[in-house]
Amino acid sequence: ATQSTSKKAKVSKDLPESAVATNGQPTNKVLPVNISFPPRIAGTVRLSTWNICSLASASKKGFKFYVEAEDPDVLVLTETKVNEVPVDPFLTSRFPHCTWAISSKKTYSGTAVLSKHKPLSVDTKLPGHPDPSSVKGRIITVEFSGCYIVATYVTNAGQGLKTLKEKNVWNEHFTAYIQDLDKKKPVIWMGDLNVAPTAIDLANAKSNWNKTPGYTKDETEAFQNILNPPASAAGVGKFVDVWRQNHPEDKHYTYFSYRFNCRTKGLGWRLDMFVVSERLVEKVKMCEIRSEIYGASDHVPVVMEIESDVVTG
Amino acid sequence: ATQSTSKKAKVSKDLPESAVATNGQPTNKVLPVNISFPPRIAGTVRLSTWNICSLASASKKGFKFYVEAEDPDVLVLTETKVNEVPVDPFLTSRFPHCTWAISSKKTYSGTAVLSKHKPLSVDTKLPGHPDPSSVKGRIITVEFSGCYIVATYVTNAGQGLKTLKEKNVWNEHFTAYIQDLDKKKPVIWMGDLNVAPTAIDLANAKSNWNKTPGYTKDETEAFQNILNPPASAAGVGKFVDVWRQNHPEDKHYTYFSYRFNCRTKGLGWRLDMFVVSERLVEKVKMCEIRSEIYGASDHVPVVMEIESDVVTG
DNA sequence: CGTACCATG
DNA sequence: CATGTTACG
Repeated sequence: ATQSTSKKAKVSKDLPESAVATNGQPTNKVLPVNISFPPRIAGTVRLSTWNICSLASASKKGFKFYVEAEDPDVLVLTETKVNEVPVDPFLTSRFPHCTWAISSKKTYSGTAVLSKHKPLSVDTKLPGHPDPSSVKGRIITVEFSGCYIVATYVTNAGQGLKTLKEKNVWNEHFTAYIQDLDKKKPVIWMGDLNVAPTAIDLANAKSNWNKTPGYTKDETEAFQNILNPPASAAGVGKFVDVWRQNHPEDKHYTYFSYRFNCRTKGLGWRLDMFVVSERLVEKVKMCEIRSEIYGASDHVPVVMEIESDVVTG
Repeated sequence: ATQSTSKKAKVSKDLPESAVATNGQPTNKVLPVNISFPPRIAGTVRLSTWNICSLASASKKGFKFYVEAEDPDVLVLTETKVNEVPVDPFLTSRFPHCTWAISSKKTYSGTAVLSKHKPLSVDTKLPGHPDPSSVKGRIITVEFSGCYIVATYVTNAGQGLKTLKEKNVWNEHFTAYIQDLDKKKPVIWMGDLNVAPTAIDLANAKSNWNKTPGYTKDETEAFQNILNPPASAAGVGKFVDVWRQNHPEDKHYTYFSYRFNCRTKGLGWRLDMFVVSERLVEKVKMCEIRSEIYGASDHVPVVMEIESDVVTG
């Protein structure tokens, strides 16, 4: 029986108490230390994307155990909420090539691309967007010899859809941007895309349709227009939602709201994805949702393995 | 080992876990259930004042165990932080005559007088004050046949003494007010007076002098002017700081900041007091600081017993 | 440090 | 519900 009513969680940075004390079941609050995944398929690089809902918070809840176990070649983090480039040697030694996009609002948004391989170029802007400051911290493009990786933390449409118009502006310019890149090199778009593409990508499609941010007509149509551009858009490449193509009927989600016990009830959304230029699809060897990694964040990571030459040339 | 990193303290409203589990030592976090005090002296009423630093919070940490053990006839609460009159039957059944002064700022300040005896009149204003809204929630005057009880939660002078001028305005009008009342009936001024009257009323007098709110020249002089009005103030009655008169050299405090482990280090302030019209002093039978009641708040209660007829006529 | 709030998701 | 502000003491 504790004698304290303090609100501070007493979780060690290195060894979360409940991760050590785990009985083998996921705690849903802190990641266990003993995670393991199959080794990567020969000849591939492994990419992972994870919305971590504050790096500071996730770090206290087992963030590093996932990273160690997954050991991705490229790790995209969204909603980092960092205000400056972190100096954590755990990250910098593992990923020599780090790019942190940081919002102008304090502890808000934030995207990172952490890579073992050196990119040819890095960019954190969205060309043509009328309000660059609103884009800050939401997009990073890294160029490799065989592809562009575009990492995004896409705007949330907001309570009462009050920022849906702003999101539509993002979608308009982002669509043009990714289509433009695709004309130069194949593109891997990954991150928190903040849209459930179709009814099977969220638990309560009917009740949320056109009401809840992430599943409105505007957002889903914008997404479909990237996958399958309208006939009017001549010469524009198609894209593929990799996990969905590999798992046509599965209902696995990447996000469970902390509210209403959504995780326990299975009320989730698939918002975190890999969307790749159609001509890359044949090179994808694996794509999975890491459902067991719930606890350090309200999102779980998604991982994809693709032939090495796409990244390393 | 807990599996949760939730910040919500899991303390039952009725039986705080650590209060039940106590080993006999004060927990400094939650009050034990088994508190007891000597019965009141025959022929007296018992008055208690307690800054509870949010009634909602204190209620989760054993507030009622103190009230039950002390069983005061009049209980003054300061810094209640309530936004509306509480409907708690524990309070209303014990104290049929409740007055709640509530601030205009949400969950800020707040004073209450809870009484077993019916007052002849009740007032929550400070006459003549130029900014009545800043006074809201800081003062209650209840009239009994033999006295006025004035309960106050006096303004804090603020970090960097930024609200000292405002406090001086309060002190100017409050002094005139209490002196005026004293001409009609003797006065019991009680509450969080938010001043350490002299060097022995705080742990680090030297380092705090004229820097820290509560121990500046302006505040201490204003307080002394109430105890002993200057010769120029003809016909104005004197007042007595009861606890200090009864304990001329004791260093007991009523407030220990939550910061810097002040309670453990004994770094406290005596800010909560009974100050009575000089002609009432002979009727005071007891006045004590309840040092053992640390935990539900960063202040402890102060209690005084006075001949019943002062209140009940 | 602890109790509140508000914004965001 | 959880992560961050901010104000206040």
